[in-house]
Amino acid sequence: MNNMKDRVTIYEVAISSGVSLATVSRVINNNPNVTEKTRKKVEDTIARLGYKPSRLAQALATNKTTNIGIVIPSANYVYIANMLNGMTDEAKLRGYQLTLFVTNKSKEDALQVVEKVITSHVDGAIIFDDELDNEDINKLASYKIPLVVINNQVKGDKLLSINFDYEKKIKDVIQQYFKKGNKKMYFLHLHHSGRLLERIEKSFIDAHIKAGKNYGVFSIEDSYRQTYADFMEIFKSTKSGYFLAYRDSLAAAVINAAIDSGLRVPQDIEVLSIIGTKYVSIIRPQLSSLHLDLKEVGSKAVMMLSGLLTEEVKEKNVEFESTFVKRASTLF
Amino acid sequence: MNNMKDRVTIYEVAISSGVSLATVSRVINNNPNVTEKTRKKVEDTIARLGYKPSRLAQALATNKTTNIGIVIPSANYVYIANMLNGMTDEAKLRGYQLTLFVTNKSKEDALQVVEKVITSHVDGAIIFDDELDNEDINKLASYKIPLVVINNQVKGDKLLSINFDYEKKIKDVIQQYFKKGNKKMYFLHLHHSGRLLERIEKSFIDAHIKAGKNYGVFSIEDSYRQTYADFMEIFKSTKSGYFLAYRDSLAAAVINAAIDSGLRVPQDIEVLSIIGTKYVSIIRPQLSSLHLDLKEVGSKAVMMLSGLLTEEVKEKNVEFESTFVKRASTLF
DNA sequence: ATTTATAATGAAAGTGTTTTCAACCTAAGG
DNA sequence: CCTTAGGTTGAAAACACTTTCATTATAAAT
Repeated sequence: MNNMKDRVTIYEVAISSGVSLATVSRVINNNPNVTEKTRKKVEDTIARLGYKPSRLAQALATNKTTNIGIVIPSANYVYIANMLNGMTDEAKLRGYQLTLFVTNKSKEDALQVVEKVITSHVDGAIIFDDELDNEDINKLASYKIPLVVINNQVKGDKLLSINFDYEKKIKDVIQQYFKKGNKKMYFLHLHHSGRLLERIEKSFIDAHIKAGKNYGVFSIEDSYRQTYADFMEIFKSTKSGYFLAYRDSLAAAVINAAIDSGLRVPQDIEVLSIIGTKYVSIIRPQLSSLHLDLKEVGSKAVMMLSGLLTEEVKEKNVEFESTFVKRASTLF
Repeated sequence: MNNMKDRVTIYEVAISSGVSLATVSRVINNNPNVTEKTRKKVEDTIARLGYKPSRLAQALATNKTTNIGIVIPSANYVYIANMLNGMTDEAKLRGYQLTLFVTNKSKEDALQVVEKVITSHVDGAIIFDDELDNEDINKLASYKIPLVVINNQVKGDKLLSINFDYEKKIKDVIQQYFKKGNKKMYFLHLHHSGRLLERIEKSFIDAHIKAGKNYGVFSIEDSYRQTYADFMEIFKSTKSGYFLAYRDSLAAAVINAAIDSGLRVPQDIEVLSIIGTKYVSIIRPQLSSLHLDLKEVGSKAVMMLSGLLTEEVKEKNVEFESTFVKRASTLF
């Protein structure tokens, strides 16, 4: 491989086409103040030398990197992958690159991430992570980093936010159920689940207290295998109930354990998945769930951030409505 | 919010602590040639001013960004999410950031991605994408971008590679099946699936030809819903068979369609998922699959690239062995 | 042909670091 | 007390661009 390219710089292009750096820069950036003739000349030598501007140097000079930071707890969740998918599409459309910052659900990592985001010179960041609290997010804001925050109840004047209506919707679903159903409801509490789930849980409990109903909470691990094992145990004594699970995989664990324990779904055991992904229809019986187009959320987040970066903010806070989709794992 | 921070530069730190830029730089970079006394002095004013070095400027000066590019077809697949997960962990450990480049399974986008990777000044890149061909990858290599290429049969002296043994393993599985089973085997061919799947398909066909056996190929869309619909149709006439599907979701579509058509799995219909993810055990009957620890692959890729960047290459090509895991969707 | 307005161009400074090389200082050795 | 070697420091160039402002070229108007 002898055609190794040493990076060609703007300087060489300038020399080789007999113009100044400034002119080459203008050509690269489509500045109209260049004659057709010299533009052609410069473009020719750019093509000939295979010159590509260094985004690094451009970034340093303009203080814009066209990079946006994405803060997430992990790349491993399906719903986050869905959101990332929307983000990458929209980012490509608008000429941004995404760089990933994961907190691994650890406060220590989260603090590190904050530092990294600050020193990374991203043009802005999208935060979908409960691990960052008010202080962390305001620290980012204080470094003038434009921010879109998803589902994290922070206050702050500068930042845009996207929220889901899960809390409200869960309340609705429960109240509807009270009218028709009569099973005792159980909430699946996850260790280290983050504040979103906690708010949903609170909403669940409130709805029951308000209606004077009895409820239960099971505290489980965020693991299909473990939850399946737990429920094989639970279903030895509990023979009926309506279970609210955060993720499809956990809901599936409950369903599979119920069936393997000889219980019927949904006649004996009803299960609702709160964050429904495409797996809701693969699991049998198919999972009733709250549906939210997370890909849409991802692209919306990038759109909003992009607006913030170009000073065309249209909406400061948007709420995404989830819809309850009844499938086969619940009666109503 | 009045505590807005204007970025403080190394220059201000130098002035404020009465030393030169060079000395401050030395302190930042833990260069030993600094007296304890002046180091302390500088560190104090760094803390006082809240100075954080600009990674951009550092990158320009050192020609190192600590960014590595990840080229993937999409962030939306579970097995890619798994791999990303391994990458983010390992990258964090080694102080790299990941920036995402997605090709969306489009040749046009792939060419754009190549350009972007070149101009992005990543320290290196990991490519897990069939859309990039020999030419694309060698173009990247010619720009002296250190590369780790996963499952893409490119040749090239400079690049490290990781490969899976799917082709061989599929052949094994088929040959084993010939000994005990007697169903006709079908391969699920995906439109626009990439070269990895094509190689697997070839391996499937070769095994049959070699054994003088009859086989079938169904061409399907990469969509659970569509595949389910297709197979509801297919199972009107086909009442038996062994089906090899690329992904869990497609295997699940076959299984669900079979069951909904009144066929028994695995007695009538057997299904093997080639890329098994965690969903293999959620689907009922549980999916037999080839297992590969994709998170491990992801971290290995980062390790290898990191080695390449620090001139400590240990292995140039590594092959990951998948293991056939028999679950309930096949008889053997 | 001369002036004037305007468009095109270039010189140079700025972006925030690292790094080389020369200068300086200090302590050890004679 | 002087020399020397070695460790500390700083000045300045380098990294690859953009941008401002002054200058020059061009076209239009007189």
